[in-house]
Amino acid sequence: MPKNPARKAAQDKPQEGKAGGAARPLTRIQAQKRALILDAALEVFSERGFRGSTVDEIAGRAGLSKPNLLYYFPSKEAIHEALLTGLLGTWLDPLAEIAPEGEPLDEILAYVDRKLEMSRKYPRESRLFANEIIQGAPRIGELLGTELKDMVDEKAAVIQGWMDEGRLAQAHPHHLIFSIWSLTQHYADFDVQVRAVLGKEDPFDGASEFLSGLFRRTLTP
Amino acid sequence: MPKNPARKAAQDKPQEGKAGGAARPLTRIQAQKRALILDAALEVFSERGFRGSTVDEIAGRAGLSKPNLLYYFPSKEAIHEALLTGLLGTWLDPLAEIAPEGEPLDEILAYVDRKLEMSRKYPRESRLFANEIIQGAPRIGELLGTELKDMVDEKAAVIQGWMDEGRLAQAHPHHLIFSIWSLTQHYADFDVQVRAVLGKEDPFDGASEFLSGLFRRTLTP
DNA sequence: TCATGATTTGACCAATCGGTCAAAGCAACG
DNA sequence: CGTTGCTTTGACCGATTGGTCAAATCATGA
Repeated sequence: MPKNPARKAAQDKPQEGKAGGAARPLTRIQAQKRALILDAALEVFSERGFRGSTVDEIAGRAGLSKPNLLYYFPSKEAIHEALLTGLLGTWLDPLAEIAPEGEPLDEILAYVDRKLEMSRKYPRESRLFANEIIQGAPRIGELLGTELKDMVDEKAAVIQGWMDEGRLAQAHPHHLIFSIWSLTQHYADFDVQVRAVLGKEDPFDGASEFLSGLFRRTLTP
Repeated sequence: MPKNPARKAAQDKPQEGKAGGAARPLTRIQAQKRALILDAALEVFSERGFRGSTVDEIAGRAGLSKPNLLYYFPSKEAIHEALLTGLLGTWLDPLAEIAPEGEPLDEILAYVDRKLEMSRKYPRESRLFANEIIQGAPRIGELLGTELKDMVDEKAAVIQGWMDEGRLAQAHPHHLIFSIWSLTQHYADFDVQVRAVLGKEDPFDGASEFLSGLFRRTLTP
């Protein structure tokens, strides 16, 4: 006799999923809490991976109860997805800033700087991304072959142009971009290893100088 | 009435944990099965992370039942530990091979080659290691400050010596070693990303040429 | 053939996890 | 001050997971 089938239209979650038109503008509290949750989730996901993280821990670190967290996001999966999709853009922005009309070497070195700075300031984001990619990119795999590839191809063409004009030394442009990613993100992703080896020395001090030297030598015609 | 407290000395697992003297030499079947399990576990751990992997899946991929797997290893944790500790040595071997009496540039370039070859041939091992480090090295953290740091410091001193003699261009030796790790392992750890961007082109073909060019330019005095 | 020890397994358990639900709290506005 | 809709929570559920156990199976040598 219990289990009233009538739903009374109550218990709606804020911001429904897909269709439904005009999704209400999201109150200040909702925006605040969602941001709070995303920050806590970034913390947890980046240091435990998706499957290693629990909703309880994310909720705890955000100062919320589990059901309360699930009032703002429909599932653990949804939080993860929100983080990742928001991230790819941020991740590509520094690359997009490379200006075809700039001085080639300066443009590249500035890009290296921006990426290194992101590793310093946003290591959690870097590790979240690394976790996803290492495990085969099950959730953003498609974007890699489209959004990411398009942007990389575009900038690789610019770089190739510079090389053809003799303004940069010849090198495989795609691998050059990989090398920038790899060298800069290494300081965020492998932070513990780097610090264990360096001891007290701050990794980023040496890194900045080392990387500009490396790329200057590699790319000066 | 059930629950016989007498253990009858049966149900012993092969190869007890710590003390106990003379741990029997491990039959051929045991060695075989343990190797089989470790291979399956490497497969699973490297693509799912520790907490994302299940004993059932490892057992399944090894063609065993779960209890049977747990007959050969006392726990999921133990399998993971066996893999990781066995790995650190393998990982450092190519670095140890750098010969102080060799020709500096050749020695470095050969090291880069060996590391790149390891990324090509043992991507699972690379990813297992990357997963552990990214998540803060909770299980091999101590080794990083001792075994790893010692070996790196030793080789960094050799490299610094070469630079002081003018046989290599000046560069921070520790960061140089990091750069080799980062650039080579990138092709294993971020394989999906690299392939998504490159399309059909084989990553390792271009990588080998690119990296030797990069380090030659960086290190030629 | 039989005994002995190594190997394998189905059934099971306790803990954890993602997610649900009804009811309770709370703020804002008329 | 009361109503309305947003927010929060304790209790709970089903599924999964790591691990155990007693019994069954298998291999081997005397």
